[in-house]
Amino acid sequence: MALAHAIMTALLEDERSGYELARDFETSLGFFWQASHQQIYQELRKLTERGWLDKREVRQRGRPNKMVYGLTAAGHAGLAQWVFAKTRTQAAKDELLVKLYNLSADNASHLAGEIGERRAQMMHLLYLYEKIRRRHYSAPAALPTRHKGVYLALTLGIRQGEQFLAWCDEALALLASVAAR
Amino acid sequence: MALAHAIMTALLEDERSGYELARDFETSLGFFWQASHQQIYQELRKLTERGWLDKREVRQRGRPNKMVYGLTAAGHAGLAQWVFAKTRTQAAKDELLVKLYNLSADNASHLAGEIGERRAQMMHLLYLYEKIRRRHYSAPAALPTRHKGVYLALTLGIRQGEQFLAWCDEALALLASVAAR
DNA sequence: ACTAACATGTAACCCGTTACATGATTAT
DNA sequence: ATAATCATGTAACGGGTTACATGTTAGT
Repeated sequence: MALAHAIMTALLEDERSGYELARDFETSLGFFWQASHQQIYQELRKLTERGWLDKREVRQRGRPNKMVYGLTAAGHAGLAQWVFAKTRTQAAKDELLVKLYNLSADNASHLAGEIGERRAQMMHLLYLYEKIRRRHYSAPAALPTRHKGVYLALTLGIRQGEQFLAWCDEALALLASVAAR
Repeated sequence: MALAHAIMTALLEDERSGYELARDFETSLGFFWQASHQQIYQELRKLTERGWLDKREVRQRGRPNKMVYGLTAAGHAGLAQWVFAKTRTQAAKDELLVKLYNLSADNASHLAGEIGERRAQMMHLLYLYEKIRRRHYSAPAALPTRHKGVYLALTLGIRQGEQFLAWCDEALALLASVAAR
């Protein structure tokens, strides 16, 4: 049931189309919750049927028309209530760590390659995080309450990301010493 | 396809029954990959049919007999090959962070409560990690290669966990300042 | 003509979760 | 008796992924 509420969260400030939501789920909120456009369109239909969203067509010039969705009063209420529901603890699953349990001289350089890739991806992500932090969250104490929550999420992302980079370096050093040449 | 390989990874050193595997997936390998007994029994059947595992019955006194599963040569080979396959990047999904995007004076103390719970869970997990590290990984340089991989996974778990604790404290401080009284 | 970005959907499949089910043995 | 631990399964459901599908407009 979390996808529905993630979508509504994304609609808290502006109304948006399915296409725009799909794009948002690749950044911003998407740092902490991902969804494909196939999921999103399905969920938008369900949420509209349930009366939590309403939609209207927006005519555009120079591109196809779009349907934009916004929260109804019922949607706002449902979202606010959801925050108070008990959160199921998140499962940390990572295939790469399972692979590390199979470390051998043979596969060490392959695993180092994969960790190197992850490291590069994380560098890119941290760059995006930092850009957002500098632009929108440079004075956290002055933020409106809701944005302080976003700031906290962002802070966790940055800290965990930096920690991950440091771990990658340690792992790469150890793997280099283990690899067959 | 990761569950199958996680199970085989758990069988690398000893053969085990479904029940024992289910228990293991609550600790050790289970720190990085979880599975319920329902999943495990299904997967054991499939893996046996595929010829990657074989099973034999072990008669026990004082408790029900059990079926123990072990890797076949084909299973070993399949597992070794899997390590070289490209790992799909892991999605970080956390409902609690999405909830933080909905922070308000009303829900701040509830969210603080949930973060406090997470903090306590992580403390417990770190305690388990540390116990294992002290017992089995106090001299990482002397470990056999495969265990060095396990050590790396454990190290990541510990570092991320400690980082998470620090973040919880920061978050709790901010939430306290926001909460309505 | 072709590519890229905009825009929206359906269908099949796989995997994980929840619920349901059964039965042995030991300890209280 | 009854609870706890050991031990093994089936079935239904729901959510996420992959594949399939279509159509517009702008730019090269």
